[in-house]
Amino acid sequence: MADAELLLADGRRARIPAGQPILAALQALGEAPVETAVAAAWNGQTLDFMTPVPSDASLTLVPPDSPDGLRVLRHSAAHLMAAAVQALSPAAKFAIGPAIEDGFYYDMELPRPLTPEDLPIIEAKMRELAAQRLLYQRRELEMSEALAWAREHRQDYKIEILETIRQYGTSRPEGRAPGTQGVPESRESAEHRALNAEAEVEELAGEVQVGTSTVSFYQTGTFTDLCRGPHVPDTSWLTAFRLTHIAGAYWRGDERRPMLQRIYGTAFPTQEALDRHLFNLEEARRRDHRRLGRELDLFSVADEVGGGLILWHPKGGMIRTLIEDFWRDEHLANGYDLVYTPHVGRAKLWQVSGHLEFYQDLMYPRMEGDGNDYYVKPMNCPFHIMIYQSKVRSYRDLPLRFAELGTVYRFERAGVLHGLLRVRGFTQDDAHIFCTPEQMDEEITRAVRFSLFFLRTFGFKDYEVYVATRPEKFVGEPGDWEVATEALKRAAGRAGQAYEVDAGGGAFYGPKIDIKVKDALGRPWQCTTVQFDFNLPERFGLAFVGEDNRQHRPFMVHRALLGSIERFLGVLIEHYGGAFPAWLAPVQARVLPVADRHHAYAASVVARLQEEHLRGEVDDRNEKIGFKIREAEVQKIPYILVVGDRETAAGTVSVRLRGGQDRGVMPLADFVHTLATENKPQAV
RNA sequence: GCUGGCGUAGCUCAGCAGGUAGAGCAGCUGAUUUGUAAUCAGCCGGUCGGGGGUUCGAUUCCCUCCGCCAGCUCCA
Repeated sequence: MADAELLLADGRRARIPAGQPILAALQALGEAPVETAVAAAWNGQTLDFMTPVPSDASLTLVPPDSPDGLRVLRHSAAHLMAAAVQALSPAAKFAIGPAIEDGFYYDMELPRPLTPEDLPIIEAKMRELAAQRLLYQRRELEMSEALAWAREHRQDYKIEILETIRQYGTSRPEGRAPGTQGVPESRESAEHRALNAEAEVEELAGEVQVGTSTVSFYQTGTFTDLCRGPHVPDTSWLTAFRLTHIAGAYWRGDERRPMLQRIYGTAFPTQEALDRHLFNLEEARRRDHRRLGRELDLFSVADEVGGGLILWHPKGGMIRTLIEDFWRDEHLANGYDLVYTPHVGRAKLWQVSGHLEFYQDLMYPRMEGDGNDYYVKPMNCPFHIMIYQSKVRSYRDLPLRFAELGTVYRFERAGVLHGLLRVRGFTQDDAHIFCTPEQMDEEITRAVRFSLFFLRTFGFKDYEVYVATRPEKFVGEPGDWEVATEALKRAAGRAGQAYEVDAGGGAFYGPKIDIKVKDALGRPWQCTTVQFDFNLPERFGLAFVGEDNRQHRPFMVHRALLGSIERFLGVLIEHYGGAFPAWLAPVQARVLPVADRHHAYAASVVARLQEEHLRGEVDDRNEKIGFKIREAEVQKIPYILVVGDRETAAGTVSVRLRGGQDRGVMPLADFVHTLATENKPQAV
């Protein structure tokens, strides 16, 4: 047999004989695979180390900390966990257990519900099994044998998976449901779909090749699982793992099917990497906007008011005001008209818009008065359309850009509410652009650029941009879709952004571009969405009079840049960890008098700040200076001004920055100047 | 909405075999007049999420509702 070529981790190339396991070949070369690689790659395929070296192949190594390497580790860890669960609970029925971003999970049906106390027990069993160096032994079975195995072991879910593979080849058919129009408050829906589909492909695929009917199994000790692989050679390769939490999950993500128990865990190549990850999780908890919202007295939610309905406290209200003032200024400077619309509208409006037909589940229930039915608005668009329709529009009027910080209400299911990030009442920084087909291209480009300008100003440097294209069910002309989709792609390109195409991920009424920002911890959050709408102009019969004196249908674009102000603030709180830059800090400077006799001077310092429209306050409590400093630090106030005898006498302040840096003593006027300079939005 | 977990003072929690509740922080009062991340003392504060049941007796056991949390589903 012909040799294969292997590219080693250090860049050297080696010839290895075909036929023997890849691992053996590596060991013969004196390589230490655990540290440098966990699998091999050939032709874009990841191969187990136990796979025989293919002849005439050119192999590379898959490092343990690469995306593919981590997948191998985590998928193997998922099997190890399942093996541990099976050892502890032999009646367990296993569903799927894929590697996911940051870890893995396994869904299973167990005789009794798991509790958090079970996790350390399962983890201990995993360590015990890992120490036994159990092999991950692969074998191929005919479909009929595989089914016989699954039936014999009463693995009902595996039976179903095998049946699916037999029927469809690998994955389940994937469909998208139509809905209605408007600016969504959406978050990662495409991602979830993709994740689920991917997870299932990963697990389902006993890798049925066209024209064959075998599926692969992996056996680890006494645990056998239908699985495509690849895996590490044996359990001793898994050194750093941790089970993190448990949750319910519907079988195949279908709420009509049984709820399984899901155990989440994660695995890393090294203990240090695992520790770092766990530390990051801890950091994320420290930055949780719900926690910071209470600690910094920004907002609250009250049972008496209702879930998902936010009460903004003075400090949170201050931040919000600053954001909204900035937003309004910039919109006026960028050719938008500000409009205001009501919170409720008559049923007829929502019939015409189609919301009552497609969106009613998410609307607050009907209100009745004066013989008419009214609904609280879940979207602003119908109102903006009514403004458009308040008179005859000429091509000379276009483009029209109606912008509103419009508060909408959506009756989200109770279980989805989450702090500020998923609420029932929220304020969209909404705008609707009505333009001619010729203007559309430039309008989209402007909107995308405008959005990036906002995001940068609020400190976000990294984005993910998605262009979502026409789904199977759609309204409008395919030609219009084509033109609009191209405009979106061009706009992304012109803004200097790399983007991904979410094929078929558009709304039924038009294609869209979504921008997600990445926060300080690299987590993505959907904010901006720019969507074409080929539905509402039709439903409302929108028109403008063209140069030819004939009626034409305008293009309509929905766009929200920050998304929802509530969500954006939630993201912002976590992004800054509550330590807002000076221009956004609700309190920019806290003045700390050393003793009672300095109170008058401290008050005069605050008064001076207020004259300059800067935000200061005095801590005149009867406490020692160390205590007051600690409190100001905990409140994450950017500037701490200590004033004692010396400062009072000289008209100065002793400036301490948030975090402890000492700026020394300076004349009050100098400090005012410094802070005033900083008190402006600045793009990063 | 579904599965699981959890609801004890404003916050963080203890109270782990049923005998009507404790701590720290916060708040209030007093002493102290303080120089860069917690001064000391006293006091106030809870019908133990709501309702029902078992029991001589329930924060503790059971049922039910409400809310929160982790996920799932959803998020046009």
